[in-house]
Amino acid sequence: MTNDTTDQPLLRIQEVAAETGLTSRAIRYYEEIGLLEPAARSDGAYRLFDASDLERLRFIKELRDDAGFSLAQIGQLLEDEVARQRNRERLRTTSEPGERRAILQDARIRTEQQIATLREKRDRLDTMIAEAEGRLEHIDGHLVELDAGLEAHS
Amino acid sequence: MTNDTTDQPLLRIQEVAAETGLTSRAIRYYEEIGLLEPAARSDGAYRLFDASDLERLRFIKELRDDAGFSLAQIGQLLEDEVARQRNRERLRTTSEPGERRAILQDARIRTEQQIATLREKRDRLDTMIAEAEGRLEHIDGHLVELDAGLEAHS
DNA sequence: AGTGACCTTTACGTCAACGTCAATGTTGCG
DNA sequence: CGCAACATTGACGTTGACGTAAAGGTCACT
Repeated sequence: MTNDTTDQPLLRIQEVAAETGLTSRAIRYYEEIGLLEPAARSDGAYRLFDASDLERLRFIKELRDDAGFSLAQIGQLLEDEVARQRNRERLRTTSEPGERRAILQDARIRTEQQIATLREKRDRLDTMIAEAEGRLEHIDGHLVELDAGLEAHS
Repeated sequence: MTNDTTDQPLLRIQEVAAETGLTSRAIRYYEEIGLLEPAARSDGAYRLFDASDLERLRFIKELRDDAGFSLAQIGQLLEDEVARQRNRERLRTTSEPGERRAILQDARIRTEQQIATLREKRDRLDTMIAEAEGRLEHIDGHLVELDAGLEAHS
């Protein structure tokens, strides 16, 4: 069937940095504060990252840059790294359907929570946009009023 | 006509803090980095804030908390304080229509710029939401697949 | 086996955005 | 006028999110 002994190409930190747009330092820092654990280490102690690590790092960067969350908030929002490692292992080892289902359900809940949090933030932005549009119309009102005054004067 | 010798009630810093949800320290800091200049000072040197100051501070807080902008970015986005003081004065003194029109046009441009910036940020959030929804459907796909397997098995 | 490019940990430095004293002055009420 | 509550300007401290330099190992290649 499907080959799940995935022989993924593992990347070293600088390649990951180039790929994600983060710095090596930032990546190490994220590990330090528990945002991710690289998939493996080399015989020497080089950090080795797999595709899932890259995905996670890209997501972290988006949450930081685009959504403007703090790393602490991102930690809350993301599955904690301990559980992620556990599930990564469990999904590879077990093919017991109940187990797989539980893991997937777990991921589903978290993803829905993430969507809710993102929507909240977007809604607040929408409110701010609406307010700004209100100010714009207010200004336009004054401008029209001014023009009316000029017209009446001529 | 309209009474423009507005005798506004001026607030002291702690009242402003209570009103806006900022701390006194933060408000002083915003002044320090040039985000706003209180409308007046008392005989002693107490800072005194008017309604326009409150509005500006509330906007700053929203930009910081809800939109996640840095104070530097907020400084860019807001009319710089020097111009604001100048315009505040000019709008009160001059009733020359050309002058008033210029000031209003100026405010209009800035407000439109603010709206554009906010929309950019909202669009990036929308993209992230769409991506998260994609992940959700991906998970659901796996779940359905799993259920199908179970069903076929029974 | 040697070399250059990359990696490791450790540790101190930095910048933003304030918090927190300390020493002193101001307001307004009885 | 006396006093409590609030204000002022320094100035130093703190936290988050890294930057940067030092002292040394590792990898891949010749």
